[in-house]
Amino acid sequence: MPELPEVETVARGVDARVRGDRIVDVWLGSHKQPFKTPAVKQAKDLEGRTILGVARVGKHIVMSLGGIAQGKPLKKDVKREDVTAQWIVHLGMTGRLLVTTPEAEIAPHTHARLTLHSGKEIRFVDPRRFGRLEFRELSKSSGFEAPGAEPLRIEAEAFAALFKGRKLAIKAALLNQSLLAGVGNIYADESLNRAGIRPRRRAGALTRKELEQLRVALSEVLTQAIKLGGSSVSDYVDANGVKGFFQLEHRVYQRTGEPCRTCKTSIRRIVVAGRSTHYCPTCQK
DNA sequence: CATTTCACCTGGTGGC
DNA sequence: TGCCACCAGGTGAAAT
Repeated sequence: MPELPEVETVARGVDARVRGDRIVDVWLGSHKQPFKTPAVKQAKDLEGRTILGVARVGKHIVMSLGGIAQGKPLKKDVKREDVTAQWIVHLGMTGRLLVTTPEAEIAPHTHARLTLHSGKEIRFVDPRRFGRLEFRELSKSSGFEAPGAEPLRIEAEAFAALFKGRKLAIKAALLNQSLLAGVGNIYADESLNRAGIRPRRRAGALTRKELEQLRVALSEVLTQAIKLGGSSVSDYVDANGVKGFFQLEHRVYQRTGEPCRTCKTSIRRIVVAGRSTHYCPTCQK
């Protein structure tokens, strides 16, 4: 499901519903994947902690946790020093992070259930198990940081520098999370289309003007997608189980053979970096 | 080091 | 209906 706009939507939705609540009971499944640390240890680490906030970093959802506490859950105002641990959720291809009532039916492929003091549950569901669940104690490791730059914050010069001298296809470069954090297959294709750039162009051969068009197009398409709750291509839903609407705005992604919305040329599908890639041969040079 | 390929999983779709 | 090939929002290890 999940690229930057979808992950942002999920993180905001979870944050709105569980911030200040406390984890009182944890059930984790028995598969090796998606647990980066053994499930039994992870469950023990999570129990009793207050949820101080939930935010997106790249394609990761980072839940900030306080120390183990008894009594009433509390506080909406969080100080950085209150955060002693993090629970990091990556949704992979098919992961869902849902906030539900305890009575809600348990979906197949549910791998984690966190029962909260309020009675709500946080559930992680992931059929393909490409997702990852990781617990980090901040006394033992540093806080989670994405290796790549945030596409919505990076400025023109830094953006251009990312691609300088690179021989790989611009599409492959956009997908590289250590350059830009959060861009996936949908928004790579959509931003290249809006910037008028063919996906197979060598990243290092793009002009400064083209790179700036790309940066702006990417920023706009991500911003618009967040506003519409992300793209629901097959089964993506937000923390409340609600689909997004940005798939209605797609100009090329999964529109092979359909007419370009600008020039009517048939949208073409190729494979770049091992991924389906869609573009308009007329509008993109 | 930069780049490419492939394995990791399950489920849906469409052809025969 | 069954079987099979192919495809899917991602990534990290191994190969080149």
